[in-house]
Amino acid sequence: MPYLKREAPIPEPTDCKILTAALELFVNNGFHNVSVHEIQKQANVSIGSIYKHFGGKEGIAKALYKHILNEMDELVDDVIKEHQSPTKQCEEIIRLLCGYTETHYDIMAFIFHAKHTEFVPDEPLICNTIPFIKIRDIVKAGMKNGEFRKIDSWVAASTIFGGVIRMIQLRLDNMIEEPLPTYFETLIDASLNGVLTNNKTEVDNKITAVS
Amino acid sequence: MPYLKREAPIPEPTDCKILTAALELFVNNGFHNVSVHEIQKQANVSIGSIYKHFGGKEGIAKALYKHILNEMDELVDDVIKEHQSPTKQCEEIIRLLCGYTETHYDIMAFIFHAKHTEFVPDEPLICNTIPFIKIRDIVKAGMKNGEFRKIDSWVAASTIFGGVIRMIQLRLDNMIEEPLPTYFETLIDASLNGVLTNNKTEVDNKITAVS
DNA sequence: GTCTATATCCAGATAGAC
DNA sequence: GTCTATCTGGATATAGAC
Repeated sequence: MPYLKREAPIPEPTDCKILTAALELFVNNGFHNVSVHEIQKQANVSIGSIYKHFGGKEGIAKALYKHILNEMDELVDDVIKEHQSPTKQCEEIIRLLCGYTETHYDIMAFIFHAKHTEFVPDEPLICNTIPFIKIRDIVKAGMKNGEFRKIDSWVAASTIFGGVIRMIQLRLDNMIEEPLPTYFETLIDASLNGVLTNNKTEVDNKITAVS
Repeated sequence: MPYLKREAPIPEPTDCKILTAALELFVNNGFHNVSVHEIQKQANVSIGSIYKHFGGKEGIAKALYKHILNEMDELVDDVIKEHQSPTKQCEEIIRLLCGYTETHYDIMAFIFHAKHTEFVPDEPLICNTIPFIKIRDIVKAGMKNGEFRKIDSWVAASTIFGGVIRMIQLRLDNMIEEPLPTYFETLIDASLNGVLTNNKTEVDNKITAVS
């Protein structure tokens, strides 16, 4: 028996094992379709440990929520530091989100593919968390300094980021086959400049030859 | 006792009472946080009836899902019939969605604010349902006839409709205080033309006088 | 077709040894 | 701090009278 113990590789701390297992189960099956017993089994810890560490399933979800949003916040901060113009900052955030969707499926699914109010009711809505507030502030800054048209800031933020978010969700749903970074350039372009050809009159005068 | 029965107004068919009650409870509390007993109580019918009619909670959700998507499909069809150009059709759909968010909160919340795979796993993803496929077809038609720039159709559809969808979700979350139709014009404009001022060089040359 | 009463099951949570 | 065994509540689902 002692041999087995010695054979064990770097013994991942219990906390981490639980969170990792839970995240995977949550995004694959949905919070409510996962039982504490399943988490316990997948994490190779006992039920007791789970309740000691997190107080229950909701506690795990809450911890995950905070942890992941913290990470997001750091990413946003980095972008803000490394780029000055709001336009560039938005671009970088969109690029990051595209990349993360490929490399951190679980995290993105947890953030963009779940209805958090149903299982962490007392946590702030995701759009009211620090990283997302910072993103809205970037948009406002962009309007203030003239890079963006001065329109309602909700509309502006929704337009700029609504496209990526939609793409992320479609990708997570396996509707889109190519990795998101493939679409990055056109996505950025479309999100920032719109889908219509730039000169409207040009379009209107065009012969609409297609049936 | 018989008096009570006579006093009852138009006796809504049981099916309908159940669906209405369930929809409201689902969108307010989330599917998994609602028990059949609650539905039964709110609908003023017996548990037996619910199981006879729908076979259980999932059955209700499935029926709702199909019913609502049918309605959506009819709406989209109307739009397609009444307007020829894809641009106009997109505009109309966005207008409709904005309006519905105010007048049919429950329906919009059920469609845009729930993770259906978690409770109606064998139904098609919402983006694979008929109305949404038709919407993507509109976008493709727009690219074909030159109204829209010829880019990947996922990107195009996401850009055009990602903005409204985001706005709808924010409105449902009570983040946006004004009714959505208020923002309609700017939203359309931004979704179709982008958030950057039309002429880029114009912006670049502008004095960025704001701090 | 509608109801009430009941059965069954399982998830969440705890107790207490180690 | 970690584990196993156990309790309890509540949800789904059914049976059978009316």
